Amino acid sequence: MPTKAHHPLVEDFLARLEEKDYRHTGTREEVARAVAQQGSHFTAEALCEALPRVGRATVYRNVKLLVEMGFLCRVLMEDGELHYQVSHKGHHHHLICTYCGQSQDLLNCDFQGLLKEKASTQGFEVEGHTVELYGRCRTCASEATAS
Amino acid sequence: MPTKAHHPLVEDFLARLEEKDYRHTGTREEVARAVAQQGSHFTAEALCEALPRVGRATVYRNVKLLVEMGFLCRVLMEDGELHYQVSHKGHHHHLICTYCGQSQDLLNCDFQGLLKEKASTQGFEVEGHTVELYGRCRTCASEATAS
DNA sequence: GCCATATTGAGATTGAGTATCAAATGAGCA
DNA sequence: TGCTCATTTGATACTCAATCTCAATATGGC
Ligand SMILES: [Mn+2]
Ligand SMILES: [Mn+2]
Ligand SMILES: [Zn+2]
Ligand SMILES: [Zn+2]
Repeated sequence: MPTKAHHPLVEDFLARLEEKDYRHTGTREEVARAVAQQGSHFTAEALCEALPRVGRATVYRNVKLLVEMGFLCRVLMEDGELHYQVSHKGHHHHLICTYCGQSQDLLNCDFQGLLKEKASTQGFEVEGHTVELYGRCRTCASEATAS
Repeated sequence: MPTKAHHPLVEDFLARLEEKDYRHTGTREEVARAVAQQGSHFTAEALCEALPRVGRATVYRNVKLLVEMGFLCRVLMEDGELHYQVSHKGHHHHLICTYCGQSQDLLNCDFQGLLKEKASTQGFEVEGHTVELYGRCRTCASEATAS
C-alpha cells in the first residue's frame, strides 16, 4: 500500500461527497488527486491523458462535479478553449497571461455594481456576468521591461 | 434580373472587400445578404440552413471574414454556445436577456480603466478583456413586475 | 477572351463533449 | 462477514460545431 499525499483538495472533495450522499469511490479519489497535481489550468482532455485507466466519460463527469462543488472553475482562454483550474471558492475572475499562459484569480471583484449601473441606462437588469482579463503577469511584464 | 434590396451592411462589406483586395463574389454577397436579414443573434449553423446552396465551409469562412472586418461580433451565450450578431463597430459588450434571448449592445464601455486598476494590485498588466452580461431586458423586466 | 490565382464546396476529418448500457463497485443492513 | 441494490464506471457509439482537403469554378487584371 503506497503512501499517498494528503492534499486538502482531495480531502475536502471526499468530505463533500459524503455530505451530499455521493459515493466515495476509488476513481473519484484518483480524479481529485490528478486535479490537485495539475499546475495552473488544464483541459479535461489533459486530465484524461493523466488518467489513462479512467474512462473519458468518467473524467468529464467528475470534472463537472468538481465544478459544481466549487473546487474547480472554468477558465475561458482567449482562443475560446475551455480550461479548468483549482481556484478560490466564491465569485471571482481570472487574469490570464497571454505570454506564459499562467492564470491567477482576481479576487474582490466588485464589478456587479458598476455593471448594473451601466446596463440600467438601457433598461437592462443584470443578473450575472462573465469577465476574463488577458495580458501580462507580473513575471512576464518585468521580463519585458528588463529587455 | 431580380431587384435586390440595398442593405448598408452588404454595400459596406462589398466596398471593404475591394479595399482589401478580396474578390467580390456572388457567394460573398449572398452570405452578407443573409446575415443582414437575420434578426438579433444567430449561429453559424442557422446561417448555413438559410443558405442551403452555399457550402458549410464557405459560410464559416465568410462569417470569420465579417467578424475580422467588424461587421459581425461574437456573442457568447450563457450555455457556452457561440452566436453572431450585427453590431456597432468598435469595442463594446453585450446585454443578453436570458428570458427572451434577445441581445443588445452595451455602448460606452469604460471598464478597461477599472480593470487595469484592479489587476495592477496583483502586478498584472491588462491588455484585453471579455465581458458578457446576462439578465432581463427592459421588456422582460417590465413583464415581470407587471405580473 | 486568357490566365493566374482566389474562392468555393462536397465530403472527410477533427475534437470536445454526451448518450448508452452492461458490468463493476460501494454503502447499508442482516 | 456477506447480501442486495442503487450508484458509478467505462468501452463504445454518437452528436455537433468547426476545420481540412483538394479538385472544380469564378474572378479580376491584362
Ligand atoms: Mn478561478
Ligand atoms: Mn456586439
Ligand atoms: Zn506570464
Ligand atoms: Zn428579454
